[in-house]
Amino acid sequence: MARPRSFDEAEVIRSARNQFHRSGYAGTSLEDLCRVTGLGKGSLYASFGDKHDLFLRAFDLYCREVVAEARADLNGPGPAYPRLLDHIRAIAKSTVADRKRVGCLLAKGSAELAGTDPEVADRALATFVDLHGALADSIAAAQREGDLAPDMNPNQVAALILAVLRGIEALGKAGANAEFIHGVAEQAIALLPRGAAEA
Amino acid sequence: MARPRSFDEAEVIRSARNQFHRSGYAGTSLEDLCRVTGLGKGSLYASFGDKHDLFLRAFDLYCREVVAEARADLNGPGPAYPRLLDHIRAIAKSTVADRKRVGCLLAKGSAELAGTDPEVADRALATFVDLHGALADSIAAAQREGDLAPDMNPNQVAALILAVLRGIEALGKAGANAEFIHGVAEQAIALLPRGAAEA
DNA sequence: GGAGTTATTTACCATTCAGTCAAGAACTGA
DNA sequence: TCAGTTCTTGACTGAATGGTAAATAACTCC
Repeated sequence: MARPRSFDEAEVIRSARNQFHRSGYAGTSLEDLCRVTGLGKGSLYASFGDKHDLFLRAFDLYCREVVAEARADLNGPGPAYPRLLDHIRAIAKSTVADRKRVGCLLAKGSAELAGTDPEVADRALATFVDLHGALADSIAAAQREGDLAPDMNPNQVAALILAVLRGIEALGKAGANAEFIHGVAEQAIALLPRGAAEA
Repeated sequence: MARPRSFDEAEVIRSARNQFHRSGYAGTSLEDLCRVTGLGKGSLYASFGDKHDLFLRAFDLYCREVVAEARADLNGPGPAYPRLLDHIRAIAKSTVADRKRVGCLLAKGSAELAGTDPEVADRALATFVDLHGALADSIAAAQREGDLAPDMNPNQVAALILAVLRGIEALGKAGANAEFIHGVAEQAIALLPRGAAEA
């Protein structure tokens, strides 16, 4: 009955997310967003609201993807312990591979805005809670399977590993070299007390 | 021979640093800087160069202070091991105490700018190298004193602890609660293998 | 081929931005 | 007192900012 949209909404959000990811919130102008999305200001406003609304959509998309990736890494089929190790190493590897130092939008967005923007802060915190849950599930499974010491509190160990992973991200963004980053990952793995089934 | 300055240079840098700390680089305008420093634009430009130059000065000041604090915590007189523990707990405590979620300018600045601004990236990396050195010295001392297991590589353990500390900072900025943050610190401490002299 | 509805374009607005400049104020040494 | 020097002030610039609105284009149903 009416003129159809000429763009794919998900793709626009994705383009906007990439731009925010590169330049941050304050560092991204509406013109930047128009350029990367191919939309005019009018369409952008009619479809997504203002810059802040669009950022929240993009940030939310990123957070959901990060959690989904972590869950896929950690909570899939098979033994939990090697999955956990692979996940830790994968984070280190992708941090090292990020030569342009784009880093993680979750880290960048919450560094820039969490102090002043409650919506961003809430979303970031919820994402960390989800990531923590995925890690805790993985650790509890590894304990049941005898690969990790059963006397540890899985929630506390998950919190520690989450902190290590966020630290890897922060150090990588500052330019720490590959050896250093991989060393952090391996040292964290080495210090996790093994269980009865250890090789 | 000439009109004297009406301001204290160090204090201006400190005010500017606080403003950048609150609002980030792109989020801070020259008018903001004039307001918090009390200087007019002309004076600001004549004395410190442009906004970017002033940011670098402020960032540099912050980095030097952070390293000096860490060195004071870690490398002072007395046994190294309890100093190390106190330092880790102090970081957790100050993160929890930061209710306004200002966080760390080193983290905020490098998240915002390290990907696009080589000067900021270099300064951030150098700061992390210094922090790592302070931690490695502390760990090596604790090993010599018999409080930490002598078979660990102090550089790798220092890298891990640095990552944990940066992770604490990142999680704190997103609003993780006190229990969670302190739990990370205590779990990290608990997993550090003790040496022959352990109680 | 309208009528009705939604999307897009484009010109536009007030405001704010980083940065400049000229005029004058404050000080010292002579 | 005044010449010389440095510092401060505040008005100014052109560009860019986020956001709006009116005109127009594209589509479907009747």
